[in-house]
Amino acid sequence: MEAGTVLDLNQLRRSCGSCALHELCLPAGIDRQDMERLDTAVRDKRTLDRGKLLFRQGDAFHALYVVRSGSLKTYVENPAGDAQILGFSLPGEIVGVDALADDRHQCSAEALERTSICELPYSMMQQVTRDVPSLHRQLMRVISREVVAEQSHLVMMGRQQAQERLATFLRSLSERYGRLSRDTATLTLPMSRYDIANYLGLVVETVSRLFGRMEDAGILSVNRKTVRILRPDLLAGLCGNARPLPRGREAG
Amino acid sequence: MEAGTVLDLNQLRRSCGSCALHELCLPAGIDRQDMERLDTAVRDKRTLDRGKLLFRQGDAFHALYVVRSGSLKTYVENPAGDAQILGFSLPGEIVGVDALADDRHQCSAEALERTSICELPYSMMQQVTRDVPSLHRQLMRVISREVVAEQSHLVMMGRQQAQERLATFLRSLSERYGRLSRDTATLTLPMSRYDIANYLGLVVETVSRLFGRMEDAGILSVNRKTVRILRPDLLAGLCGNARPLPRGREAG
DNA sequence: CGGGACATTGAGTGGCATCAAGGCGTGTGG
DNA sequence: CCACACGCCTTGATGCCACTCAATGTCCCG
Repeated sequence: MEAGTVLDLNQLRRSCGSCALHELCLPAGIDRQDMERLDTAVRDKRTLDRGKLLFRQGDAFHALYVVRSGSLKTYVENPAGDAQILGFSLPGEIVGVDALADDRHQCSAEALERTSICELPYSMMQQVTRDVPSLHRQLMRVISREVVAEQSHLVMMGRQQAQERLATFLRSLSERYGRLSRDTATLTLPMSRYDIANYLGLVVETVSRLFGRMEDAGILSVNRKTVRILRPDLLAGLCGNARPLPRGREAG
Repeated sequence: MEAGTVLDLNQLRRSCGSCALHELCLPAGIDRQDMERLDTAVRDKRTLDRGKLLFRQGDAFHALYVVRSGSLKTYVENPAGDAQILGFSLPGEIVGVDALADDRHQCSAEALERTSICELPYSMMQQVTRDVPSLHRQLMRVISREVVAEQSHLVMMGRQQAQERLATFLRSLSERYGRLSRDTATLTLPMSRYDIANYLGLVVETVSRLFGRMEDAGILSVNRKTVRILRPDLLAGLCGNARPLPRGREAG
């Protein structure tokens, strides 16, 4: 249960060393002494209800954030008012690095469900990275990983067809679930079909149809928020330049 | 002339303090003392001929680079062999930050013309960022800017039509030319139509047709590599959700 | 002057968006 | 507990934008 997970995490001491996720957000190169100094810099965590904003595009930069439980979407809005979702953030993943460029958030971050957040205030960050060289290196690593993730998103948007995009999205999500020691075959999607479509540069009808076709092909079993990956091998095949799956039901 | 520009730069002392571009690649927060320490870390610059690679996807990370003159394209290749161009790098812009994530380049960088490069070796970088806190902050700023640039690219790929993409691309290029104190109305495109199309997630024929329509509409004058922006106001209008320009010649 | 890469132009097609209608699940109030 | 409404999702029909295929034009370089 979701509430159970949140409670467990709440019971953890408020400390990076004892955080179940510290290997995710700080994978390497931090020794015990450095860890203690980081602990003192991380502020009380916050909890956001579904739909609540962690920060808004244009806000002054105050802190970097790490998701502890739950999930976020980050998106930019253009003057005309429509949005592009840049990514979804799962536990252990960092949010807010776009604001380091000019001390102002370039995107908004919204909770997709009840979500718990770690906060590393800016002022503390400066001091910590000065005192703890290994953390500095680690932080650059994490930010660079952000760059690489966006590059993959770009490749998807630029070169892949709708079917490949959805397959790639599901595979990526499954892989990230694996890193969280969750079942990689049973995805519980915290985001709506509209969000998925937007993230993939498609419309919701297209996503819905593609789910249907993948189900007909025996690759997935789809039920609302729950997607079961029945044939990971076939799903992987759809990420390349495979032929589109047939449209009509019972056509295979 | 291009050759002249390169020669002028070659004659500069090999020092960040005297580099005409240091305000671009190191915009703020570096005092004289720090600058001198940085100087000693920046290795002799390299020169690449058109088509030569600065680094290749998968290469071990050795250094970050800044373009001094000329230009680069960065791109990723998928197993199937086709590429997605991630961006074009003009003088003063940094290249290679994607490799900080796991010490291996995630994309390739290729010279679009004869190009001169500054090199900040990895070993030096570690030492310098340790000794020079302001440079550390500055480096994070530059990397974050990379993140923001990719976000804009993503918005373009996800939500904009072909015509808006090309208009946005030309405006962005014009703005960057301005920062280099070049004429913002006369763009000399170092990249091919294929490269532009690929970057925008289109095919070359579409780009060619769009150039034609914008010329017919009196917005541009296009001659091979030379694009003159005659009506910046109308070009800006095309970046939003404007109606497509008419197809036939003499239709306005 | 000829070859080849790059660029333009035209005709036809297809994938995805758009428009429209209906199903399903959830929450709310009576 | 049920009725209702609303949001989310699915499914179908149609149209259009950009891709594909093909041919010609243009520049550059040997």
